[in-house]
Amino acid sequence: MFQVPAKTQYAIRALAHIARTGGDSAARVALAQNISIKYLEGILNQLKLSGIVVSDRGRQGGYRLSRPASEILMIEVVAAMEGELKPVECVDDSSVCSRGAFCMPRRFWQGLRDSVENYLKSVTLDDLAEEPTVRINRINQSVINPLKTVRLR
Amino acid sequence: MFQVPAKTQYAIRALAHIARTGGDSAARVALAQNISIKYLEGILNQLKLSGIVVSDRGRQGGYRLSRPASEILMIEVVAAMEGELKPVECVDDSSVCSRGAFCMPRRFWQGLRDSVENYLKSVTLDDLAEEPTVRINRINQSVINPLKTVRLR
DNA sequence: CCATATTCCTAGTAATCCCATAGGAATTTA
DNA sequence: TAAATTCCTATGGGATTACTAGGAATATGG
Ligand code: FES
Ligand code: FES
Repeated sequence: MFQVPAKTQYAIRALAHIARTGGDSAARVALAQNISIKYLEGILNQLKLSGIVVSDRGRQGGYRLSRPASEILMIEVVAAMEGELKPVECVDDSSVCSRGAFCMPRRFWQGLRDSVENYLKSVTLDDLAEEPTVRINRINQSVINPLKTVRLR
Repeated sequence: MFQVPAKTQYAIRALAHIARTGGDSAARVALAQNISIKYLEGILNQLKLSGIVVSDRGRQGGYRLSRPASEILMIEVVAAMEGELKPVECVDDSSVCSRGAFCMPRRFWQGLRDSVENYLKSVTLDDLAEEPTVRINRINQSVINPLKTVRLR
């Protein structure tokens, strides 16, 4: 379960690169991140349609973030690539199952979805674009967001 | 992301049924849960090889839980069907990426895996086999386990 | 104005995975 | 001994995934 599609991994790596560099062309992102150029073009276009990046065509063109990286939640990125988080078909539709609204398996899946959703809402692109840090979690956020760390200096 | 395979859903529904009935044949589980009989046979066999259920062959045979439902964690069930939780290949192997041990995307995936893992460790088969309840989460467990509820009477 | 760099659009494709189906051998019990 | 059951292996169709290919549209530097 939870084998994340290459497409989504590429999207995230590409965005982290764009956030770090402040904007780049598909070709250069692909080269730096070791991703197929043509495939990545489609991915970046999808991210653009979802309003996560903006693009400039022609010479000197490329992709930039539409907003500060700290305002882009990872759940938006995932949603842009794969749509809503829906582990099972019935998760928001009690009419599917004979056990109806009180079906326990359905609650189980809802809980799983909520876990994932909360995590993805707790991380921003900014977190991913950071330079390497030593991993010392702040106490209050260690459970919800394991990426909050203390910078080395 | 996180589209859970039908196989895993079937396994969980089947186990919930077996837990409630105290044991049943593949054919009867399949009928009750609206699952293809032959397909379910293979699934139950897999659960047996993982030590989650035990089986009796021949007439009056069928499948029973190997332990009390309260001791069977949902993560065991998922692992039995799909193996280890590994959202991306590099999640436990820092040699993959050029950024090495400090790769931020990798930390991101580790955090995701931990979220899912903690959730799946917090729910037992017993929770799923319960009769329908009104959903009033206990304060202390509401985040980690949304399935803990107060029974109606 | 034109060569070049870029995004954007559409189509195809090989490989893989998923969900099931089929047939029957082995085993147990009424 | 017949029926009910698990257990084993093989196969296939459909969907999805991860690319590949070709080129049209657009912008810019020289
Ligand atoms: S509503 Fe999905 S299993 Fe009951
Ligand atoms: S280790 Fe997987 S993206 Fe860096």
